[in-house]
Amino acid sequence: MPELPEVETVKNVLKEKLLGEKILKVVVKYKDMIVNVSALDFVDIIEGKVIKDVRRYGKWLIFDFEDYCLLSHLRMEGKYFVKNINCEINKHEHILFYFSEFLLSYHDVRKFGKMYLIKKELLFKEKPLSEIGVEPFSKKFNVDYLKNKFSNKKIPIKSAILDQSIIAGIGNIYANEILFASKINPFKSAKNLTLIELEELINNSKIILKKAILNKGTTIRTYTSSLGVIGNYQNFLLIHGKEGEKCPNCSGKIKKVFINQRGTYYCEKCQK
DNA sequence: AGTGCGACCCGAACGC
DNA sequence: TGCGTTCGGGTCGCAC
Repeated sequence: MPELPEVETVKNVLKEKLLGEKILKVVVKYKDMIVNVSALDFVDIIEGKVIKDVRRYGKWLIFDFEDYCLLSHLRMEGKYFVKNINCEINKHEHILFYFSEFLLSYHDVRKFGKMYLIKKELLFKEKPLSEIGVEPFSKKFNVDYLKNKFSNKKIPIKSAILDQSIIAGIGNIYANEILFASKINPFKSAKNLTLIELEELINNSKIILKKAILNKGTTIRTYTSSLGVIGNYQNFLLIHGKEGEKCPNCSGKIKKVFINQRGTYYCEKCQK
């Protein structure tokens, strides 16, 4: 699922469901999913703890306990499901959290997702969150910030806005959409963007991500969505996944190329 | 220090 | 129908 709007949606539903609930039992079926502690410690630390809050930072989900934070990254296909305790578990469900009345299961076909357990006071001082840049809705996400961050970046702007250490939460779909809305060529070197272009980039990021959140994110490629929430923003995509179709702006043909092995959709005429 | 590319995984879609 | 190949909403680690 996961870029900022999809993770925000998952966070909202999880928060509603989990706030104040106690985790009675944890089962780890795929140990490599947990990065910074052993599966044994993971289970030991979490069992018996109450969920105090559920938050999002960039594409990271944060489950707050009294003393620790559980960080969860969905990567490409991670999903959460709330199920009955006696429900059958399939082979793609890798971590199970049992509550008194229900089961929260982490499902990930490609096993790309990662979890960390971090002491609360170190949340933003340790990896992974110590490496993450500003949130697009933060006041810190401004022209000066980007100008500074991009000053030594010769890489294509498409790659630069996917760099999580610069901006938190933008992924491939929204990168394509934001650059199209901003009329910026995805190949243009990040350091060469004009002030006007940086301003456009910032404004369109906020507009597009906000609208995507209102629509509960984008659901493509996968049929089952996290927690049964079907996003609707795929109906508003203007450029992503539209190779060969007409540009909604100039009616030219939409091109698909690869930049750093990621599918990149753009209109040559509108994005010079 | 910045950059590019393979690796991590798996299933669906596609091509022959 | 069957088999091999390619692709993907993400990030890390390694080599230059």
